[in-house]
Parts: sequence; structure tokens; C-alpha cells
Amino acid sequence: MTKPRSRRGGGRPTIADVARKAGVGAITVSRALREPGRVSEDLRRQIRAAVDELGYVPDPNARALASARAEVFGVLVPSLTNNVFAEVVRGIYDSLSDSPFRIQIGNTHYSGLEEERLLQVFGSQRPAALIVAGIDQTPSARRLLENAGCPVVQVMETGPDPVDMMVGFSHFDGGRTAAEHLLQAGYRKIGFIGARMDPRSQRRLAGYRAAMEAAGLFDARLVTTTPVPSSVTLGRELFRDALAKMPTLDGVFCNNDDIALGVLFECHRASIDVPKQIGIVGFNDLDMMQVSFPSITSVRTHRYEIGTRAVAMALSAIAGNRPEQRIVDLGFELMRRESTGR
Amino acid sequence: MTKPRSRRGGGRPTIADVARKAGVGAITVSRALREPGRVSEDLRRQIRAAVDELGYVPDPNARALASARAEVFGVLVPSLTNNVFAEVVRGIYDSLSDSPFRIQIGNTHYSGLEEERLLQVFGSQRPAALIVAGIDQTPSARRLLENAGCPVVQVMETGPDPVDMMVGFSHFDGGRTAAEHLLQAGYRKIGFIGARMDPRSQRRLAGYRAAMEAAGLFDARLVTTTPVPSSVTLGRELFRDALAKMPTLDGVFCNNDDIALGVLFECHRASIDVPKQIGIVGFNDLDMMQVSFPSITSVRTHRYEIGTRAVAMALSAIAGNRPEQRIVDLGFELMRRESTGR
DNA sequence: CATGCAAATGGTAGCGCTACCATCTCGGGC
DNA sequence: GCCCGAGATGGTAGCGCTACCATTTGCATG
Repeated sequence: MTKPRSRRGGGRPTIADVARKAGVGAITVSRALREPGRVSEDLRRQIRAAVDELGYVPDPNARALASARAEVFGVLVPSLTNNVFAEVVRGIYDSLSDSPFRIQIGNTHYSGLEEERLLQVFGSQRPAALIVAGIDQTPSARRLLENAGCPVVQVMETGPDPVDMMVGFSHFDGGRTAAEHLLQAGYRKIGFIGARMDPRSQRRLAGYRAAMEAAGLFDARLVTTTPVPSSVTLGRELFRDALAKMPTLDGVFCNNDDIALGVLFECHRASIDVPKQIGIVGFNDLDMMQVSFPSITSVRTHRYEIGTRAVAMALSAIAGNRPEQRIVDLGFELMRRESTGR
Repeated sequence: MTKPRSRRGGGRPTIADVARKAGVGAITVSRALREPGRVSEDLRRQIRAAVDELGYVPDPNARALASARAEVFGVLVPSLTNNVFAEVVRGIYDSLSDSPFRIQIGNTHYSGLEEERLLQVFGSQRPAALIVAGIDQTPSARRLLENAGCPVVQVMETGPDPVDMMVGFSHFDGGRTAAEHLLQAGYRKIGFIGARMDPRSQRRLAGYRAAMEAAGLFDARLVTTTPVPSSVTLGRELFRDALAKMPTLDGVFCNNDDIALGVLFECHRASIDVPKQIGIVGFNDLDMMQVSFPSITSVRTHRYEIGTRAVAMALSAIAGNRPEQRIVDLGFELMRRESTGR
């Protein structure tokens, strides 16, 4: 009449099995695993031996239920394929790989509503921390973040009013710097070409516009944008549109490097000399920018570092150390190359 | 002397609160949420009203603990930034966005040991399904997959001996097709340039080699590889190496499109005519291949579909329908473009 | 009219872990 | 020698949910 080992669990060893084998209480095993310092050397050794022998792995679900806190970082990004976010995510993964924290990524597809939905889903798990891209949450998404009951890091941008913490840089300044560089290099009819036009792209456009207005050279016809997702192909097409609209164009600030590459290829194809006839500046500084012919000037952003820094801040907040600096500006760097070397 | 609402839980509504409000048993609420068909129309309405009013969201951790099954898809990929895997992951996300399943991605960094470790971690959660890239698991990783107790889909490649299910294509055939195309186009001294050289790259190389040997044109000096991660910059450097080693080179099959782009740029820089002096074939067919100047011939792979198909198979296995076809070959498509149009 | 059976609902007993609160031991201070 | 507090360990009682096994009801069947 022995009770079967377990009604449902797949018969995997539990903390009670380890405790029995090590001759201690279950709670001591739990402590030995989570706060080794609070268990004596002797027992710790016995427990480790029992764990190894049984191949015990704690059940994260039971752990989360009992402690009302899951060892999960929730990460919300607008795109998985955009290299920019992929780099941030990679930074997050690398920083968390030696920690007990798991990572759960949500893809918002650049939609505020989808972001709300995912925040709801993520929140139901009581994550240890949340990392979200951008600062333009809907009011209700913002409320969810404020009530998440865990550290929150907004990444990619800086802004005046963080939910909790922030790591990023000023896209406005990035756009302005790019435009000013073209102006200094002697270009005058400088276009802006942008796809997707999410809030960050909008702010880069605003920075470009500020620089152009300051130089007395802004003209609405210089701006060519589309809500369509960015691609190299699209860069080529938009550049053609821009040129059709404004044949005297002598420079372009591209919303991102894919667009810039598309512009460069179209210049090759149409035998437009870069940088003599057209100067090109990209944004993000992907690897290929330095190899292309001619190499392309771009605004380098520190995407991987944004990820690692965000994790570092969240981790220290979890440990109880609120950071002295809630807003971290990692800046950017203008990489001058052949494409603007007139 | 009223007991406090709860010792730990943040005071969020539980299934018992909903049951009380709706005047039914907790189990009926649980059923109404998971198998609505088994609860009468009337109660379902009452329950839905109570859920909405209280803002009840089920706790996935409690659910996982009680049912010994987490609504999680574990996904293991070797890289997060490599566009190839990002596309697969995007397909997985899109296919799962309307389901209750969450996704947990693990980054193996092309390491079998890391894959084992992540499998151990993922397994401890009792995931609903596992999707892993590649077919070259270590013996112990393979054992973990076999004992995972859930559907397993190996993606990116096909092979003779699936753990459970497989979706992908033959990299060997892809490599052979690329080389044969160059041969047919009249190129003779066709090099292979590859970075990273993971098992899939090795098989593409093997396919290339088979085609070259069949034509009696294989020469070990035609092959230039490195274990270093792939990049456009690296493509340029490897091409220079290849050319230094074999100045009469008249074609290259590049392990991937980044390398191919690097080769193209170096050709521009060194005034090597493409396709007259050198023919170039890439692999994967990223968007930029069709826009570059000249456009680059590439082997198109169906990465997004691999992701969606893997999810579809896993979902149907979860529903109890073992697929008639355990190995799905999605093939590839040679996209002929200017870079091989001699 | 008893019987059987399916459909609808509920009670009980955990799932595997940890928070909370003992209990016990030991050494130092008086 | 006694008291006290710190450190180490353990027992109990859940966390919020669902598997399992009733129980109830309604209705077709013989």
C-alpha cells in the first residue's frame, strides 16, 4: 500500500529527497542553495554531495510560487531582427548568463498596445526586473511599469522622466550631430531619409531639423520618410524619391545604416560620386559601414553597453542599492569616413 | 482577528476571489479559463464578469507547479545577432503571439557545453516544447532532449536521425548548388570563403567540395576559412587572403552574405570587375543582396518559415497529433543575380 | 420505474518550494 | 554558575493553482 512516488511530478528528485539523503531538514537544503553563508561548512558539503548524487535541480516554478518572485528578467523590444535591438539583447544575455536569472523577451512590433499586453503577461509572473525599449509608453503601460513592484530600466534613450531608471543616449543630439557634420563638410542641400519613423527616428529627424534651421537651410522637401519598416532596398527607393523631389540634393543623413547602404548602392548604380556629389551619413555604425566602398560616416551608438549597463543597474537595485544615478547617458560617437570626405 | 489577506502574495486577486465573486467553485473558474467548452454558458458569463471586475490574471507559476507543465517554449539558438537566427526566432514569436505560450530563448554561443547547461536549466521548468538549432548536439545534450518529456523540434537543418521532429534544409545541397552554379556560369578557380565554420558551414563547404571534385577542379588552396565570427569586415580580409594565396581566383562561394558583401566591397576597392573577373555567390539571401551593385547571387533560405513551421509542428504534437512527417525539408532557392552573370 | 450514463460542478489534496517562527546550542559577560 | 544573544537548524503552513475523484442532475434506455 505504498503511496506512489508522486501523482504528477515526473518523479524527479525534490528538495525533500535531497534533505532525506543528506540527513537534514528541507529548509536547510533550501538555504544551502540560496544563502550558503548561513549554513555550516559541514552540512553544505553533505548537501552538495546529495544534490550531485541525485541530480537535483530546483523547480523554478515552485520557487517562484513560494517566494512570490520569479527569477526572470522581462525584456520588451520593438523588433527581434533589427540589429540594434539584437545587440542590446545580446548585452543583456551576456550579463545575465552567470546569474540565476532567466530572460523572457517580448516583441512589441513597435506597438504601444502590444507593449501593454505583454506588460500584463510579464507582470503576472512577478519578474525580478523589467527592461523596456524606449520612453514613449502609453499611459496605461506606464502605470503597469510603475506598479510592477520591481526595478524597471528604460533603454535606448534618455529623457526627463524615468519610470525608474534609464540607460541610453539622446537621439535628438545624434541627429543634430550628423547634420552639423555634413554642414561643416560643406554640404548644403542635405536631405533626411528615414523609414519606420518610430519615436527615436522622429527625434533624430528633429535634431537634423534643428541643425538645418540653425544654418538657415531647412526645407520640408528635403525630408523623405515612410512608416514602412527599414531595409536596404527601401533605402535605395527612398533615395530615388528624394532625388526626384529635389535633384540638387548634395547630402543625406540616413535614419539608419541600412538606409545608408541602400543610398550608397543607388549612387553606384546611377554613377553618382560619393562623396563628391553626395555626402552620406548613417546611424548606428554597423560593422559594414567601415568596409563599404567608400566607407560610410555614421553615428556610432553603444548598443551592447546599453544592455550590459541596464542589467548592472537592475541587479544592483535588486540587491537593494538604488543607484546614485538614475539616468545614464552613454552618448554616441561620430565616425568620420570617406562618404563625407569632400 | 481577521487573518490578513495574504502573508506574501502582493494582494492580487486569486482564483478563489473570482470563484467567490462568481458564486462558483474555484475549479470551475479554472475550467472556464482553460476549457470553456466544459462549463455552461451561464457560469462562463458570470465568471468572465468576475474576472474582468477583479482584473484577475492567472499566476503562471502556480499553474505550472500544479499541472507540472509550464506554458513555455524553450528556444536554443547559437547567436542572437546573426540575422539568420533572428529571423527564425521572429517566426517563432509571430506564430506564438496569440497562444498562451511564453517563449524563453537561450543563447548557446555556438557551444555544445553551453547548450547542455541551458537544456538543464530549461528542462527544470518542464517546458511545453523545445526548439533547438542544429543537429549536432553532444551525446548528453541529446539525452536531455530525449528525456525532456515534451515535443522537440530541431531546426535549420535536416538529418537522418531526429530526436523527435526536424525542420530545415540540406546545407550540403545548398553549398553544392552554389558551386555548381558558378561552374555552369563558366568560373573555374572557385574559392570558398567562410567564417565561424559551425557544423552548418562545414556542410556547405562539403557540398562545395563535392561539386568541385566532381568537376575535377578542387584544390585545397581554394578554401579559406577561420573560426572567427563572421562579419563584413572579415569577408574583406579573408578575400584578400584568398587572393594572395591564389591570384588566379575567378569566383568565390561565400559562406554567408556578410562575407559576400565584404568581398564585393574589396572588389570595388581593388577595381576588380564583378562579375567579369570574379563571380560571387552568397548564402541566405539577405535583403541587401538584391540591392547591391552589382546585385549578388545568393542561396535563399526560408528562415522565417522554419520558425513558423517548427511552432506549428510542436503545437500539433502538444495537441496530441503526432505529425505524419517528422522531417520537413523546406529547401532553398538559388537567386541568380548580376554577380555571377558573366 | 429502476438503471445507466454523460454532462456539469465541486471538494480535497497536493505540486515543490520558502516565509515565518520556533528551538537548540554555544560562548561571553556579569 | 546563570543569563542572554547570536548563529545554526528545523517544523509548519501556506504560495495559487489543478489532477483526481466524487457528487449531482437530467434524460434516454430497457
